[in-house]
Amino acid sequence: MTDHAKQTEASAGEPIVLIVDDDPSMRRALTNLFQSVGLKVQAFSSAAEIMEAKPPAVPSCLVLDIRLPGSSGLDLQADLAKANIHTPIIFITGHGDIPMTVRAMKSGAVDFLTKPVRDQDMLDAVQAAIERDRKRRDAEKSISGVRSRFEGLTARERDVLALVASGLMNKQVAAELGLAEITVKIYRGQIMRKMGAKSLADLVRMTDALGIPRNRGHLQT
Amino acid sequence: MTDHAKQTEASAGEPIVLIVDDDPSMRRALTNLFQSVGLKVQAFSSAAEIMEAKPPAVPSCLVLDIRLPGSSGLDLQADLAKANIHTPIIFITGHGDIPMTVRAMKSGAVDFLTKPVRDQDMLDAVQAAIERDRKRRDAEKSISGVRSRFEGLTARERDVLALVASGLMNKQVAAELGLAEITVKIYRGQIMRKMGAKSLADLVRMTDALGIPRNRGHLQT
DNA sequence: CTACGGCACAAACCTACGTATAGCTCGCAC
DNA sequence: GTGCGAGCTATACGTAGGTTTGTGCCGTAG
Repeated sequence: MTDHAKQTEASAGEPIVLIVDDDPSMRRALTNLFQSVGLKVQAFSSAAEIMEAKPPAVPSCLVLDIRLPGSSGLDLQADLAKANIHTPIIFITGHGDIPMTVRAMKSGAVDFLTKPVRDQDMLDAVQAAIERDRKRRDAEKSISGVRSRFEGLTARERDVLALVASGLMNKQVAAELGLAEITVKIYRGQIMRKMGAKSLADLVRMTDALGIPRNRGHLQT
Repeated sequence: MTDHAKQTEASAGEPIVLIVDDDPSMRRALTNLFQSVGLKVQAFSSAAEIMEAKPPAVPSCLVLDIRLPGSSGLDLQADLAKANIHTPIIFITGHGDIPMTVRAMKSGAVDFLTKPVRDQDMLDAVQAAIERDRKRRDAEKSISGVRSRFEGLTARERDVLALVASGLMNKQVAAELGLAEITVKIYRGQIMRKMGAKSLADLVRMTDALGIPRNRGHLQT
């Protein structure tokens, strides 16, 4: 098996590190550091610049100076969150303070390093961040297929799905929706086919992954 | 309905704030602050002292000076984690640094406040921490019943449960375990009774909550 | 020894599930 | 209008799920 095959089967190859720093010498130093361990790098000099770029399609992380021209690193973090971009962020700072650190960590930063940054610390942080992003992407991918199949269901099929996944019997679903039992059975079969579920257990897990509310069926104490 | 009834129905009443600080005046000030908003308080002067006390049975949080006699606050945090005590921790510090902050937050601290601490900041942090603990306790409680019922299953019943929850048909389970189909059916019925599951959907969710590995049945892309 | 619980199976029986075939109405697009 | 898909139902048939009753083996606790 080739390296390429191994990568696509996991979660798309060639991780990339995105750097945002207004100091050219810092950008160069970081770029060299990451390239020395075989990581791809893309460097930006401002928050605005990276917001215009399209989000990467491979596992990646952001290395971000907290003090940036214009908006601060924390603002960029908030903007990315609002844009639904969840690339893990590693902050570096020359003279940050504790409240700033707390805010960044609470907002999901993976690390917060102080200058001068030890090379090994940075590489460890990037390693962890990319691994986290890879996991997030894998999870995202595994439900995106389910979600798109769910979109392909008709309104009635979704009604039936919700009740069936709640653990109701066909006849109960029928009563709930004012249908004949046979109708429910037929929809149920269509649902299984459209969703690609090979068993009821599959279907239940899909609905849970999609966050579909349950009408009945609880885990009681 | 009485207040008491309302509390027990949610997740046990009267939250409590645990304070660990070697400075008596600080303990007094924090105690007064929390009591002024109607919170129960218990104060300790050292890490060793609180480790001997039994963990509280109500939603609670820890307010912890990072510099303590003997072990540091971070050590106490690690010890509590090792002892499987997940009470949320709020650190306060007079002269902490950023690496210390990062380490504490990475280990799950909910906040990290610098002296002098603004009363409102402290109250907000405690409020959030207690809310988090309440949620954790609710989640814990909801699976503890399931877990104890699972303990009551025989070895064979657990084998069958794992395969049934994977979505296998009775005959497939039987083949997998080298049993007759009728035997699987009987175990299956016993499992449903013992686990208190009213439907297969229930059972699937219970096994997922318990983290029981699946032999077959995946959400494919 | 005896009692008990876990494990395993069988016959009989009933209910629930699932599909195929066929037919109906309604609304919408061409 | 004609065709199409969604929605709904019916008859019929086969398979899967589930319980009851009864049998037997084994190991262990009393």
